[in-house]
Amino acid sequence: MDCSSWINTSLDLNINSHRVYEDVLQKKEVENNFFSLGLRKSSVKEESNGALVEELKRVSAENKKLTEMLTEMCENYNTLRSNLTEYMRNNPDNKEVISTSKKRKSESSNNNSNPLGVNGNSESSSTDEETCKKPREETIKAKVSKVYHRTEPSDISLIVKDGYQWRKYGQKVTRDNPSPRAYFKCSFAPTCPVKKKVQRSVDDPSILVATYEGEHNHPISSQMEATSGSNRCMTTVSVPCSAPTVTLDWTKSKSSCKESKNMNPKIHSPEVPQILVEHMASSLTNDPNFRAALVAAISGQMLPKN
DNA sequence: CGGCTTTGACCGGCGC
DNA sequence: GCGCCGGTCAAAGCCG
Repeated sequence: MDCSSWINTSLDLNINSHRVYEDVLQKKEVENNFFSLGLRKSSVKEESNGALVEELKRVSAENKKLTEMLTEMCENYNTLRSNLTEYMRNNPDNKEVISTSKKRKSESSNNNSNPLGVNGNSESSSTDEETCKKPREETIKAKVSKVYHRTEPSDISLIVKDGYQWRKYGQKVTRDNPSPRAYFKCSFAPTCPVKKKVQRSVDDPSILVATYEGEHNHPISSQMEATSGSNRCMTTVSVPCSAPTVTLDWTKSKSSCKESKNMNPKIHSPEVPQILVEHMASSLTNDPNFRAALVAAISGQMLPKN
């Protein structure tokens, strides 16, 4: 995975595009010169050329903005990555398998040390201390992942649409969070072992934190439902059991690049496994659709609209 | 009537 | 051993 590769590609694209338009501009200038030398240009042609030049200037400015955006994105990525690297250096042994039975202990200790407690991080993040103390490999091998749903503040339901069919089997108010936690089992397939816990974030009640345990042994029941939540923005961070939980608040990502420095990715847990970020970046980098969309977006900004 | 939700009871792990 | 706590069970109620 190499962020710079696609960034470079994009930049190359920009540069090339610049060149294309500069070529066009030069041709026009040559053409103008030719006309000015030999023939009298018509005023109509002058106007259209002037308009083209203006358009070129505008497009160049937009292109410059896009370039800056890309640069800033890359900078943000590098910052995140350096933080990760630093974290990984400080916490080299962070591959421990968590145990649900140790959760409580972890939570109570985390509540003291990390009053933020957003999204119940304490559930999936284990302190270095405890991971060193009590490794229990045989406990939960099931994949644990978290999904963050941004909901309307008025939406008090604990329903997270993820495309699967769930049956609620319990609800509990936990100690560290005044909002109740709902327990779901996958009811699409009787043999599906997946469980889900849904609870509102302590810090931001508009965010639903869904914790998935296990993996579905059946196809998604409704792919459409997964993306149909109009008022919800879902971010999935698939965490291999013990990895610290990350919240990437993409709901703000559509904002301008100026905001992107303030915009998160909101990392509720200060530590993010590098491999996770790399995986995410790799997914984007290798996704031809993403590239195509990026190229389309850039070229759509640059090409003159008819 | 079947499936789902609600909710109090129960169970087991953990700390003291 | 006891109390606390999270997780689960299961009866009752609701709804289409």
